[in-house]
Amino acid sequence: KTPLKQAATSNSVLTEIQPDGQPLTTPTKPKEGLPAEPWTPTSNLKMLISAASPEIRSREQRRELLNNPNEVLQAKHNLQEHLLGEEYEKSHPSRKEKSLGLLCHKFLARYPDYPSSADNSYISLDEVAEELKVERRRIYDIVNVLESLHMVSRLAKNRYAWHGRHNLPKTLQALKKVGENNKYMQQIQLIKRREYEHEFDLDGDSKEGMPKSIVSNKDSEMSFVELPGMEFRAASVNSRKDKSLRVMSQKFVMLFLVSTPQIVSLDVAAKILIGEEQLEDLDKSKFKTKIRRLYDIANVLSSLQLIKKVHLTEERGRKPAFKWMGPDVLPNTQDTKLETSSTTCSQAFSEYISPKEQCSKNLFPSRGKQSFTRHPSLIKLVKTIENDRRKIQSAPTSPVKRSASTDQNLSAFPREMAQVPAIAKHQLEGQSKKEKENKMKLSRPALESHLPLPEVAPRPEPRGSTGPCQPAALTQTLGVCPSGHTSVSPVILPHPQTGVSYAIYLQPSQAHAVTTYSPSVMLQPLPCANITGIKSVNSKVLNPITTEEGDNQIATDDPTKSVTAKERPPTTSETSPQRCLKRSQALQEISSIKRCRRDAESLDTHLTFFPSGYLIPLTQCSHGSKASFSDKEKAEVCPVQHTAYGSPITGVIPVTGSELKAVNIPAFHITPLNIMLSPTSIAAAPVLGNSCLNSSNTGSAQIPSSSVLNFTLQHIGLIPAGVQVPANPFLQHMPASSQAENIIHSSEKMICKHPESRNHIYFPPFPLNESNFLSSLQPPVPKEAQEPQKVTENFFRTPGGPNTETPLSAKSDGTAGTSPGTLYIPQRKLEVSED
DNA sequence: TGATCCCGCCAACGT
DNA sequence: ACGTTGGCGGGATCA
Repeated sequence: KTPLKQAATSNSVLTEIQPDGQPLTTPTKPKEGLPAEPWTPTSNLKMLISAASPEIRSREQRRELLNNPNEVLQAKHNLQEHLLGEEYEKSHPSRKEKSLGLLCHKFLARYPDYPSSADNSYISLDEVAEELKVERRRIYDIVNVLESLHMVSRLAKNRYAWHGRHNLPKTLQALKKVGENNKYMQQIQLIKRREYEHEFDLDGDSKEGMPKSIVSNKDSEMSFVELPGMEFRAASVNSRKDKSLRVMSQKFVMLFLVSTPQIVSLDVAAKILIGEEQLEDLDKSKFKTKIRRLYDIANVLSSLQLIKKVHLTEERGRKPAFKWMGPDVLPNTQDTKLETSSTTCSQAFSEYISPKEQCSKNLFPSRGKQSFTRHPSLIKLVKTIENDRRKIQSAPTSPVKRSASTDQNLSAFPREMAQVPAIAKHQLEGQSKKEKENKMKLSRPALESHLPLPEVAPRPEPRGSTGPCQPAALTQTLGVCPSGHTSVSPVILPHPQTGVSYAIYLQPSQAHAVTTYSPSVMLQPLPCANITGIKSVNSKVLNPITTEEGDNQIATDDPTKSVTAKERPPTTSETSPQRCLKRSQALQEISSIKRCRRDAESLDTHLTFFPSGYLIPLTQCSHGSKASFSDKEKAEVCPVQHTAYGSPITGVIPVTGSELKAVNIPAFHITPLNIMLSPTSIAAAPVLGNSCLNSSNTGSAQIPSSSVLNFTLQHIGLIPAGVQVPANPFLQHMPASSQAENIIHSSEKMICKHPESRNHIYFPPFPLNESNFLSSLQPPVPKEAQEPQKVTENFFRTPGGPNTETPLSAKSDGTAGTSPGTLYIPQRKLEVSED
């Protein structure tokens, strides 16, 4: 079969049954000579050029291109070069040229990342397929995952609306929440553990019953999780829900957002997605298929620069995996720095799905996991509504297609890129320009000087650079005590190393609650990221010395890092010290803790952590009322909409919010998605936004005040009125996001990108004052630059111990002295390497 | 080899 | 009945 294809590609007429007998490159319906296809100049050229060593050449070219941060102009410039390179490449229609990834790039290039509400970009599958010269089928693959991210939405048959990345933040937030609710983190852990066990003891996992129970729970949840909330919409579109690429895509993304080192290996993802990887009844073929799908998804996500391929090197060998490169998903805003445009767009977006969304939400209590999920009739109803809307919307716009394409020319970069011949993906990846471009649009004054670096935008960078800082993963620490998971009252655990203590809330009813979804929700309310981030901050603050050491060590440990740092803009160096929580430090203090934490996590999924000083008894949470929640909701939305004015607490709220939701209103109809996209909230946003703005501005010019915090908390019902919560690093930081627009935007971005805290929020040094606050905003080293090419993460390393030290390793005795009931993760060396 | 993943058959849908 | 979507997995490529 394939051979035939190739023949076709090679332009030979032998091709299959091409009715038309057209000398097409693709069996599809393309026609050559299409003016729109500069990058596929091709078949002819290919033919002409036989080929020497096209591949090599092309690659080299690619490299070059990659290296230099291509600018729009450059891209254009390159175009020509490419044509040549193209020719070469064409000679050998490498499979890569047809890769989904490349295709996706082309696809994305046609639309602006952040389309203004003005340009109504519509996507016509036919059109696109034709222009890109691919079968429609392929387009579906792309569109499907884009849909999962709400970057596009289906308007009607053959017709999609392009939303760009405007919704990304919200979507990601939603996904993260769902992911948390699904306890993906634990699941991942569990799977890993199992794999590990397998590695060593052939007899398999029967060891302790411990895992079993957890497993079962998870599984049960898993099976229902398929439609966390967002899927709803998608699912309704076509009932092939379950296995839908869309759903898979979302889940996949969730895994990243939830997992601590934001790295997910394919096999783990596949297992989780399959749901029941319970007994090793891993259907080989099923698994395989899943993996295949994941590749498809991964390709698209990679094109979106949300993830990037890496390899995990374990004892077992290399495992394909992907690392999250997208924006860190904070409970609140972030990334959506496009105030106005974003707002408008999001509104449009909400307009588009919200009705249905909301409707469905109301009809089906978000979680709807069990039984009733969505009754057909209801779905119908919802659908109807949606359809009506569609009709209304699509009708008038339909003819616009052309305009859209035309418009493309207008819109700077992206389009241009589109013109670029099939270039190496990598090069295209440089598309971060788009991001940059956008940034530019958003007047971002203040930090401009600092921000020149595009780090803001998730983007691949100079390959060669090695990250100075440790992978976020290592930084993560958490003082947790696995013991007594059933206690009801919070336990404050002093963190020996950092001196920071944590309050752990153990939910009483946990045990049985596991099965019930609502309770589970609160189990992992706090995203690791936050926790980590907090911790890091604290440690930094409290033990500046340690930090410094860390720095030094880092420098020492990783010469490359220092080098990289130099390469980086000056600004970087300044911040580097505080910014980087060193590996060494992390390793030591963390390892043990981490291990502990893991155990705790997997063991007792009901642990909730709060930084000390910010204890929130569950009981109090429980009095959150629907009303209050809605407020909260608004609050949450606010920041998103108005990037600039997030309420300081936003960061916190979401967490608590979910808890509240979970605790008080099990069947609460507000699902994560709802929260973020619901029209109501959005509508309210503006208003709230103002208030937020006022409060933050008023409260403290630049620095968030605890009063604001308190206010919010009270408002939300987290704390009773009158009670004052002292400002603490965590909260205090959050406000940062609500700083002056520009500053904030930049800072947030930076924060998000902070290499060390990639997976967490980057908290500026504790004693926050205006001056240091600002300094803390300094742009972190470009993510890429910092990211080590090869990182060895010893997740389970014991304090100070070398990789070899394996106290907990099950290797030796299978059980590794783990007490029954304790879920342990064997130590193992993980190496993350880029491709 | 194993990792990737293109390709396109064909079923589930929509109209 | 036909066109649109999109599971699925064989088997070619790539590394």
